Amino acid sequence: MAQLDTVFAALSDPTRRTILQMLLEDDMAVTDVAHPFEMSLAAISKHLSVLTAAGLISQEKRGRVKWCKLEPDALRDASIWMQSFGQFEAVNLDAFEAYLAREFDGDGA
Amino acid sequence: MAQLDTVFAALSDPTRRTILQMLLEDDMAVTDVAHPFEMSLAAISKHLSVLTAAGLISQEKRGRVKWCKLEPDALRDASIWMQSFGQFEAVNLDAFEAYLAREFDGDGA
DNA sequence: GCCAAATTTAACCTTTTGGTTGAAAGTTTG
DNA sequence: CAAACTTTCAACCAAAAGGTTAAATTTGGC
Repeated sequence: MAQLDTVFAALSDPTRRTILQMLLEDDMAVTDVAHPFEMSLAAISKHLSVLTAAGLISQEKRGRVKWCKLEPDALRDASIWMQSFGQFEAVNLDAFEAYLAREFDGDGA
Repeated sequence: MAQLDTVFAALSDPTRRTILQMLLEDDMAVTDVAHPFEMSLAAISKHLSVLTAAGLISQEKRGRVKWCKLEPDALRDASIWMQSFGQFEAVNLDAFEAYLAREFDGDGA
């Protein structure tokens, strides 16, 4: 499935994963998405294009501001694909929270 | 988390995903992995290196044959990361089987 | 010891990726 | 209208990805 290519490729970049996590909290304007990163606005704009092409986010222009919105549906196929290696035990919530904490520390933000 | 980079990048290539699915059935020698693909052995060898670097497979040399083995543990972190977008409903098994059928048709095999 | 088999390495090529800067385009507001 | 703001586009660059072919390496069998 071609969509898996773009979804996994989009997820392989830490900047883009961080963006997705930021959007988990709320929709954001492009400038605000860019703010925490030490990178040009144009670079962030490209990352957002990649995420949009993969279907992981959508962008809607209202006035001069383009709002970015998480579209978790695209993750479903990828998630389903992973389930085919079904020997993962159910997610341990404690481990998961510790994991998220680590992710937010170590990453691009 | 750096490991996520390599795992997702490894999964973004359809040849590598097909290889993982082949290894789901049984361990395989490099030559046998390469057989269904219209691609040089050297190219497959590189793909296997990528999968090994990502921790998705392991390779053990016995005699002159190197055996490839699925290592689903590495998928766990990626799977956990996806759970952070927890709004996925539980996997529908029928949809999943239809999905697998499509994947095996359309892909590199 | 020599030949064949299994796999990797090396050198190379083309395309993609991720970044830069600067200009352009569309929108709002003074 | 003009100036300011938000975002993208264009041109460019370096590095990485994915492939090739040919040579090298390691091992097994006669």
